[in-house]
Amino acid sequence: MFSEQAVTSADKTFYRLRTDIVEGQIPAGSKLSETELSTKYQVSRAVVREAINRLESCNLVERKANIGARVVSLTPQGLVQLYQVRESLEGMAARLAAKNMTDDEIAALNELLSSHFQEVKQGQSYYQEAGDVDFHYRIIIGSKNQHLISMLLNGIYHLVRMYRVQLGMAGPRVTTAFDEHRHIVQAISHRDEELAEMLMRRHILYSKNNIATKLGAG
Amino acid sequence: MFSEQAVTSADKTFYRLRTDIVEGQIPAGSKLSETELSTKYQVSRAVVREAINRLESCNLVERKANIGARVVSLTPQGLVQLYQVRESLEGMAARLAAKNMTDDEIAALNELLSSHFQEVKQGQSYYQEAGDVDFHYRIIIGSKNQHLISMLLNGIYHLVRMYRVQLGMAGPRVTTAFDEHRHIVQAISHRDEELAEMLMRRHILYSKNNIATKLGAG
DNA sequence: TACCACAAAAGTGTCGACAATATAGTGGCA
DNA sequence: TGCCACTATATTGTCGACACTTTTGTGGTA
Repeated sequence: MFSEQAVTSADKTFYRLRTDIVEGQIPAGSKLSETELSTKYQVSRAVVREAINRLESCNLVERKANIGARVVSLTPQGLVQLYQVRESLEGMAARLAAKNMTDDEIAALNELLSSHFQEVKQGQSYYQEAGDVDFHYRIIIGSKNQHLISMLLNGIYHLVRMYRVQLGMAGPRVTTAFDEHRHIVQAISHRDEELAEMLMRRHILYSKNNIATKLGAG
Repeated sequence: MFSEQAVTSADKTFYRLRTDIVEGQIPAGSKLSETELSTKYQVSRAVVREAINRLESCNLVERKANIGARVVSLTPQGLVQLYQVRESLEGMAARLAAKNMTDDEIAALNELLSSHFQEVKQGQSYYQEAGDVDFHYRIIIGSKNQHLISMLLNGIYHLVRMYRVQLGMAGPRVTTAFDEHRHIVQAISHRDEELAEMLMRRHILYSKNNIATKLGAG
């Protein structure tokens, strides 16, 4: 889906490590030993090093010279800060999507929404996870701003997913979020950039507040 | 100023390469040969590789597997997209700065503005370059959002500087920009988050339009 | 001449070993 | 006992060599 093709050994190691970190099989805050990982994954240390460096670019690990790399630790403040960035960037993405998406792309977006509607109606929980990601994903791509796309999909989304998975946020907010999605798509369909941005920002802000209260973070 | 301390050889190579790229001594769009650079800088290829990888994280070079790395090329659309991201992120930074800066930091910001005022009054051009950067820098730091800070200072600002240097944007807009800065600081002093964000976004938008018309980009 | 196959060259990807730095552990001294 | 210096160990940083892929260049064939 994200069109990430692993051609090189470092790629594969990067993806495996990333999955293990996001899903929590390598615990948050733990140390990443190059030698250890190289034996575990059966590749040379150079490959592991490169993979870790890329993980650092994704903000999934922190590295200090001559000391080593650690998986980031998940904190309520970190989550809040992450969502502030998301609000800012995805708001802009929605604005640009309203401007730059083709009519076909918008039609497809409406279809996606309809299919989600069916699922919500039938009480399926599929929507929450993959559906939500897919919705945001399409709008981000629709912005057609390469920097924005790269920052969100390579830089932020895996960290968001890590929070979601490890703090177990599969909560409610399904139907509410669906309505919000619907309004955003409407605004995009009307090519109302201002409104699209505002609604997207609210949508993310609500979801942040929903999570923050759950975690007891300001 | 940016508290970047080069402890390792890869660090130094990274900084040297980055400077050479930003200042145009390595032309935009040109290929980066690992072997060539390793002989030029007198370090091993592994070090150059790591440096190039970090440059990729900064969006200053693009790398393809088994083919190599090229310095990004500067295009009008690229500049527009970059400024859209800046608008979004720095707008949020201003909002958060209005919320999170200490009174002391705000006082210092006002002093910075005053000293700039003296310089503008005396017709010095110092303001435009370092002064402008310093102003934005302080607000970004003042946001106290680590993701935001990292994205802007590590990820985007060097690319902005690259555009500025290589397309020669030392134009006018000095006094106008100064007024905009003044209003932003006022909003921050009043802890008006909404206004601070709006003004910062307009400030960057104006500056984008100013540049875009100069380059003949939509 | 145009096109394809194949060989040669250059470049990147990967590896294991050595050097430099940080950490842990030991012993001595006040 | 508590603290400092020193040694030993483990980990990261750097290097040169080899493996694999891409590109270049050469020759043959239609």
